[in-house]
This record gives sequence, structure tokens and C-alpha cells, in this order.
Amino acid sequence: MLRVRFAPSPTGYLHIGSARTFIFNWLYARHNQGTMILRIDDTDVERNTQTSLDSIFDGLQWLGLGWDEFYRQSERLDLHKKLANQILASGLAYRDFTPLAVETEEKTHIEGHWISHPAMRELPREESDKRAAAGESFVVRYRVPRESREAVAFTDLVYGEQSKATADIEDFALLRSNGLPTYHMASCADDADLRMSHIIRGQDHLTNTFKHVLIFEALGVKPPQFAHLPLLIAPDGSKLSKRKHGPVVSVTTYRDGGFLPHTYVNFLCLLGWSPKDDREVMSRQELIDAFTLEGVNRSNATVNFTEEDPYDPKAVWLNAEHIRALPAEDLSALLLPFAREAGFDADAARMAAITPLIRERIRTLREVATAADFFFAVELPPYDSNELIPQKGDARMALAVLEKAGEILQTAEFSHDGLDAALRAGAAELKVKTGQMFQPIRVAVCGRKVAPPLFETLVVLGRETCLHRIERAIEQLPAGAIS
RNA sequence: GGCGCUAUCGUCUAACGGUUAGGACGGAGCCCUCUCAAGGCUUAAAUACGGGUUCGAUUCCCGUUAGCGCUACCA
Repeated sequence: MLRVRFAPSPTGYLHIGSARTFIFNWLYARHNQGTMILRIDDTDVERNTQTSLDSIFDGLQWLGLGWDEFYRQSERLDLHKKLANQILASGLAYRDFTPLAVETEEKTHIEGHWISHPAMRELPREESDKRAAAGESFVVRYRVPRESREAVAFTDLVYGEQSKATADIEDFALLRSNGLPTYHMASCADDADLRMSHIIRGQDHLTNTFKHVLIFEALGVKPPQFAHLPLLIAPDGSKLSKRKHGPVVSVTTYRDGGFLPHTYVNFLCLLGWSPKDDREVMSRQELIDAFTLEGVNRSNATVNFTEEDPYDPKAVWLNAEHIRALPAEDLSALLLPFAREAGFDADAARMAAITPLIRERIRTLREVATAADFFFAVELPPYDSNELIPQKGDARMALAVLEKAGEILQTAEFSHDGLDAALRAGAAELKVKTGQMFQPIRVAVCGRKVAPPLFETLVVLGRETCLHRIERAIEQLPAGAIS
């Protein structure tokens, strides 16, 4: 049975890279009818925060993918300690009584790399037991088998055969002097106990994996399969950090920016993975069907953002694609909260009427604020009355057009075809081009030149509002035009 | 410093050792058109560098360079 896990530690908000790790695990589980496990790796009590935990759940809930089993490492400490002591008892680990201060002092002075404290490593068992019994504090270190073994090896499902000389692996800690397990110990103990079949995680753990293989072996457990993912980096090549790159690294930034959860999933999949067949806009099911570890590549991927714009242009495009693919009713429901947030007096019915008109013109849900404002406004905000003047026309033409429009709209049938016929006839009568006819009307009712198609817009706005706004527009025309 | 990983258009990526090095985003241009979008078409843009191996390297090997990761009683 295939079992995978996402194991964030609650020491910060949910990061874009973590979200991708979650998604890849989830996809792998669903593709193979496996089990997706969420495990909170909260063994570092000093750094854990509730805010961070909330942010992780917030983000994961927004993604909407879910998980099958849930664990918290802090509730499993007994298991970690038990297994660590089991390794100590078997002689594969030893107590290191070097005081923390001395140790950090030493390490900073060592050129090259630190491997172990020979004196502690060779300490006879009886003396070790005696000092421990006397209450002296110690950390439990794994005794890397440098004498009996040349190297540690494993096959990474993404990076291939990996091998590292035992001479280059330091005697890492299993238990801290406060008795709590280290990350390596807790993680492997749980992975073993929860019978994980695959560990899919960031490439920053690739070199840690040699230590993990050693722990699994010490536990007498066959190591799971490993698959490491290339890292997500900033445009300048540095790793994404909140301090340096701000909110771009947080999942909630995309949520609040009006991205669909699925867009985010789709976008993240394209960073470091490819279906190899040029498909990019994919549904959730298509992603599940296409996802394989063979499709994951090995080089880091840049999230393309700038200081002015935190959103990757490709994500924006993908979002527009998915917005257009949404049934109008669904889109309308998603748009409603963003419209209200923008301060519009929006109700479901009105939003539903407007949605088809802006659906192809917005790339994020948030853009409803700028795309649909004039539909909700009671009075149009002030605009430049020069905009009322048509191309190759003048204020007189604008006045004539607006007066004619006012006249027509009194009696015209308020439907796309009715308005189309009536307004085109009006243009012919005034001997102006249709564009010259439509622009003043558009500006009069929308307050700007860029807006959805005119007839549909007029229909949604309604006769009364249209006539009122045209009257107001006429009042704003330069006095000279009215002669 | 040591160890490890990586290197194709600006970005994301494709290419059983044999392709005019493909696609997408973004850019530019044209078409469509009541504006804006959407859509269609066109276009600029890449194999880090140096050596091998081979009839032939983006692809395999070595080196250089660059970037990243690990090197904690953080995860």
C-alpha cells in the first residue's frame, strides 16, 4: 500500500514551496490510490507557534485537496525516545557529554568539517552509564560506521543513484540534552512507524537522506523510497524568504489576490514537473492521471515575480484560463465576496447578470473591483468629459450622439438585438460611424472608454440608469458645444 | 573550507545520440472588432565554457565556471 506524507513544521506561514511539496505528494497518492498523510513536525517547541499552525491549515484548506490521516509529532515523543534509546542500547549510538557551549566553540574553529568527538565516541559503556546515572547531561549521537562501511547509498526516484562516503557523514544527534528527539530521529521514527512507502520532499533534504537511511537501518526497517523535489527560488537565484521577498512566498497572497485554488495547484505543478506533452492548462483529474515522479526534473525553478507585482505572469494567465472555463454561476458565486470587499452593494442576482460581461476581461477574481465598478455605482465617479468626444469628432458630435441616444433609449427594446438595431439606425441617421456613436454612450454610462460590449452593458444597467447617466454626460459637455 | 546537487529562449519547459532545438507565458506586429478583452496568424528570443567519446552530441564522460543545498542539541 502506497503511503506518503506532507510534514510541515509550524515555524512560519505556509510557504509556496511547501505547498508544492504537499501537492506533489497528494497527486502521487491519488494517482496510485495511496494514502495521503498530514503530519505536523512540531518537535521544536521553542519555535512552534499557533499562528503558524493556523496559517498552514488555512493554506491547505484553501487548496482544497485534503488528506486521509493526521498526526502531530509532539503527541508521539514517547515513540521517538523509545526508538532512540533502542539504538543507543544496541551500541549503534553513544552518549556525548560535551557541553553545548564547548561544542559550538570547537566546531566554529574547525577547518573543513566536523565529524565527531573521538573521546566521547570511544567512551566505555560503563563510564557512559555511570556519568548518565550521575545526572550529567548528554546528547545521543549516531555512531556512523566509518570503519565497517565505505559509503551509504540509496536510489532517489528523481535524482537517481546517490552515494556518500561514511567518512563525510558526521555523528549526528538523535536526542538532545533536554531529552527531546531531533528532527532526524523524530522524522525517521514516525516514517517507520507510520509505514511510509515514499518520502517526497524538497531537495534541501537530499544530503540528509544518508543519515536517514542509517537510522532506518538501525531501526531494522527497510528504508522507504525517496524522491526529492527541485527547489523553488526567487528571480535573483536566491531562496525564497519572507524577509527578503515579502508576501510572494505565502500561499495566502495568491488566495487574497483572487486566484482560484485550482489555478495555484496547476501553476505549482508546472514548476519542476512536466507532463511531457505540452499540456499546461489541466484539470485536477488530468493532473492526477498525468502525475509521475519520472516527470519531475532536477533543476531549481524560478518563481517569476517582481517587486511591483508579486504574481507570476504565467499564474495570472492560467487563472484567466480557469476563470473562463468555470460555469458562469460558479464564477458569479466566487466573485460575489470580492465585489463586496470592493465596497459594492452586490447581491447574487445582480452579480450573476454582470458575470458573463466581465468573465473574459478579468484575470483574477479581485479584478471584479475594477471591471464591474460602474455596474454597482449609484452615481458614476467623476470622469474626464473629453472622453465623451468620439474619434475624429468634436463636442458637437458628442452632444448630437448623446441626445440621439437619449431619445432612442426612451423607447427602444432593452435587449441586445433591440439596442443593436436602434443605435445603429441612430448612427446612420446622424451620419456618424458606429464607433463614433458608441463611444460617447459607453463613456456616458460606464465613465470610461474601456468597458464590456455596449448593448449587453446597457441591458444590465437598465433604461432608467442609462438615461440618467446620459443626461449627466450632456451636462458635462463643454458649454461651447451647446449652441 | 568539506560534501552533494544542478546548468536549453527573460521565465516555465520538450527533445530513444541524428529535429530547421518544439511548446507555453511574457514582448513585438498583423487580422477580427462598437472600446477593452477573448480568438486567429506572424515574429524576435536558448543548448554556460573548454576538452574528450562518436560517422554524429542539448543528450554520454572529464574539467572549468556559476548557482543552490547540507555541513546545529533548526526543521
